[in-house]
Amino acid sequence: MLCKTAKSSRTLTNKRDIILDAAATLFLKEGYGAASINKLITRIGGSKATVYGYFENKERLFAAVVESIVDEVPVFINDVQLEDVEMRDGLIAISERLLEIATSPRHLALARLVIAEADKFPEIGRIYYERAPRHICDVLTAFLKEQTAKDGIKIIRPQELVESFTGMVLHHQLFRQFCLDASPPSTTEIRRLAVRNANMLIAMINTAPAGAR
Amino acid sequence: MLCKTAKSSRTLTNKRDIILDAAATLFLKEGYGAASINKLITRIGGSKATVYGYFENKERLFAAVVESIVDEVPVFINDVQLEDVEMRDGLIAISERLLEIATSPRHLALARLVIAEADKFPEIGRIYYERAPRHICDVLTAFLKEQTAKDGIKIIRPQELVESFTGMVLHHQLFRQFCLDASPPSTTEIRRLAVRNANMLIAMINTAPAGAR
DNA sequence: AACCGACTGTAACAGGTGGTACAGTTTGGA
DNA sequence: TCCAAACTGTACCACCTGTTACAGTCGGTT
Repeated sequence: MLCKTAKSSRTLTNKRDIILDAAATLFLKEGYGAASINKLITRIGGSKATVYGYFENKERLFAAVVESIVDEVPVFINDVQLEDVEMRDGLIAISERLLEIATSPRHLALARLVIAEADKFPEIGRIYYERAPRHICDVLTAFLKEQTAKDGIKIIRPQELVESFTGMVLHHQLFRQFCLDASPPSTTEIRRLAVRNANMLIAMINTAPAGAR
Repeated sequence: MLCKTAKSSRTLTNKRDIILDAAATLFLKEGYGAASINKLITRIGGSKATVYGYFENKERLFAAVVESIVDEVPVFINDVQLEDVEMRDGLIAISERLLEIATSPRHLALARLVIAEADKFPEIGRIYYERAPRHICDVLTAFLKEQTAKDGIKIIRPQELVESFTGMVLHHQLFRQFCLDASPPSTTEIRRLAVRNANMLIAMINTAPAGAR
């Protein structure tokens, strides 16, 4: 299950976490520029001085927020069960997870935020890239290599293949949500998309014309 | 060829166009929030009153800018030659164009801008979606239907297939540029990617397991 | 010469920004 | 009971925002 916040399951007591949590909500909703420290403290009460006691800058606070959210991704991806699993089922399972997290309002808003600000804060772009898309591709690549090795198939440029795969799973769905404020796909729709895309990838691997594997 | 601005080939004389052009540069570079009318007029000289004579709002100016840039997309896509062309060559040609425009700094910055602001200005998101990704998918779908009809192949859900295709062509490349400020691919790299992806699509169509065509 | 429309420069408006300073209050532990 | 640390409220700083108003200045057409 995807929960709204990493820590929303129990009430936050630590002041730093309260600030971080509220700042996350605010930044995700309004973007970096429009979110202000004043708005932040009117939401949680207390004073600016407290905020600046924990975070030296608006920028640092922002970085801490992004990092805390993006860290949910590897956690969520890593606990998908991949042992003693057929290739097709594994691909489906990973695709489902990928779709679920990437299309969730929270992580969609994070992507929006990172894309918008990565040119001003390169650090944030790097952290996001490595822990979200890169990490997912690495997991997929490892799984794919392991599975194809069983059958004695060797894929050329497996990493590139996997990048194409995640693109075909996510790309248009994300743009529809970004641009049209479309709803995230339902669980059954996610299932359908995952199966479809897994089938297509397998078709590509088995056919393998020039350069495809 | 991709030129930097729609009108940069000849010097702009019309004041409205000068404002629009400078505003485009400014918004693309700084984003909606950080771009200000003051910055705009210090770049082009003149006075705020002139700007507000042509555009009633910052928001309207922004919309006009986005619309003027996004309109370059269909123009650029539509003039790819698709008559008396093999399927593979057609797919390659379209993919090349798609990659060229979508990864160009100008249109990458536009995408960044639209993604960042679409939730605050839904109109802009809609216009972008229809004239860029939607239009490209429509062109591709039409071409694919026409080509497969020749061979008596019937693709199920061709639109969805095409959306997957554009995703596999673009997605990861765009995220690399968004997050890591990576350079756009070179012409030869674009060629390689286009060929590879066209081959993969054809492989998918020819294999066609459950749901793939 | 007279006129007009397009343009400019400057100033003002109310309101918001990130960030700091400081005096005062609450809290929890010894 | 005392103390220190954490927190709060308020006021302040310099600066920037979008937007309007207004008086003035050009270039070109009748």
